[in-house]
Amino acid sequence: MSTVSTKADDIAGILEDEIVSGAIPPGAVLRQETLSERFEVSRTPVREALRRLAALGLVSFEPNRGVRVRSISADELREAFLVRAELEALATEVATPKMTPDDLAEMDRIERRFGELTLELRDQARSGAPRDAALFVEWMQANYAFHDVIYRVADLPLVERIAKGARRTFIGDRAWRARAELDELYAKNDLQHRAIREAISAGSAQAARTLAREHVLSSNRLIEVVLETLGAAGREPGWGQ
Amino acid sequence: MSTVSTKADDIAGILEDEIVSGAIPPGAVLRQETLSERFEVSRTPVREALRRLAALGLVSFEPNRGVRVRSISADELREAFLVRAELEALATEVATPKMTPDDLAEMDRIERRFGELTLELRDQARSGAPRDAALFVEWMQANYAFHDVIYRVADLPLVERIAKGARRTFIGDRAWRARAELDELYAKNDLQHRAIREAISAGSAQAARTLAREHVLSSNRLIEVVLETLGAAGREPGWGQ
DNA sequence: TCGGTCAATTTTGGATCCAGTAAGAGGAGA
DNA sequence: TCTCCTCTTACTGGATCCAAAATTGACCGA
Repeated sequence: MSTVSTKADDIAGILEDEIVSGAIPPGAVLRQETLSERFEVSRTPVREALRRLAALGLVSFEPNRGVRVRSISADELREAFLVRAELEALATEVATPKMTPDDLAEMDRIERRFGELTLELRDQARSGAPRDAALFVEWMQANYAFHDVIYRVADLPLVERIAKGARRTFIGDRAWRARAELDELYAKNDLQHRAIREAISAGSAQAARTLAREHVLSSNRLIEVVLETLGAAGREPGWGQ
Repeated sequence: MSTVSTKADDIAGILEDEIVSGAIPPGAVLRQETLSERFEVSRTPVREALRRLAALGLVSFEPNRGVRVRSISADELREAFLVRAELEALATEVATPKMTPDDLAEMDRIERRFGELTLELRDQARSGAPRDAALFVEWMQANYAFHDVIYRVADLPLVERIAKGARRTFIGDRAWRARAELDELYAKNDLQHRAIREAISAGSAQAARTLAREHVLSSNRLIEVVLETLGAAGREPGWGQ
């Protein structure tokens, strides 16, 4: 397996991660020259990488002006949740009859870890301690890991790609960390995961489907919280920056 | 409204159309030099265009070897149908309460035209005459137009973009035209359109949703027919061509 | 005849160079 | 002081040039 890759691909991958994680904030202007210096390449591969990001919808091109990291509107965020809900429901339905005992065991393992992290987060929040970013990231990863098992078993690469693309519109964890009232959601998430797992275990594809859909849609309240923080921080620097 | 655009964007758009329509067949190798001669530009914008097509999943890059138009596998085609079914269902559900009398009138108009074209196609097929490509294309466009009304009213740009992306995996109309036994589907399509329209008209979002989903999924038989023809024609030229 | 090695050719990936456009600074006139 | 105009500057889009990788094909030996 040759691990050949072009610089354009490498750069696109790195920038993609940074945009998704929020390290590069929405609205930021990406200068070709700056990037080429940073990655120590010429502007050519940088531009190709930017084209890819544009096709993925992460940045927008303004001819002769530059590229800017797309900021997400309230409507887009809501829509991304809708798409994820439908596709996760589909993936869960398809995955249910294909689950092996090993898969279920893996889900249990991840769920157990997820439950622990959830408790830790709640305790922290209740004690009024400042939120631990590393802990939060770990919690988030465990959350995604749970869903990733389903995607893997469902074996629907297109669905997986689209759903994960919609996932990224969270714009990192900045918004998540912003408000204390999200804590309730931790417990809810945990309970929903268990319900999904049980439905899968029972072999009820339709129930699992419905639960998965509701699981994503129930983030409605979360969406509104996220939107508040986005609204507060959502000013865009002009082109001349 | 300045219609500024970069050559890379223009080229990407043209190539996209040609790949989607099947004018450039799956498996074809795209040479940068050839394309740059054809569009009378240097290889730079060509490469940027190819990067975009790669991000859209239309072509695949092999480092230091070139790009090739991705051919669709049986699994991918099936999956694309699944995705379309879920997202069209969602769009239909969302659109139902937003439909104005004008929108419904437009659906009726399109449906009427679609019904006429359906009859023409059936008559042609029964008379044993060779299939009329232009007529078929028109029928196809009317079919899409019906769904496009729903997308427009639903006002979910992300859903629309993804669903239309999945739509394109049909690889043009070549496969559709291949088999006479598709004729039944014409009538079925027509009936399903009417049912969806009536459910929307009655304001039953859930019924409309279910009908839209089944409408797409019922193409299952079609999928199999398409797969046969793809299987027969699905040989890939090697790199050295 | 078949398989393997090595040079020639093709083609890609990346760097550099040039032209055109947009933003911004500064000056002239009202 | 405000507005308009011009000139400068910075940056993008595209063209050309160069190096590296892959394919081709000839040559050689078994």
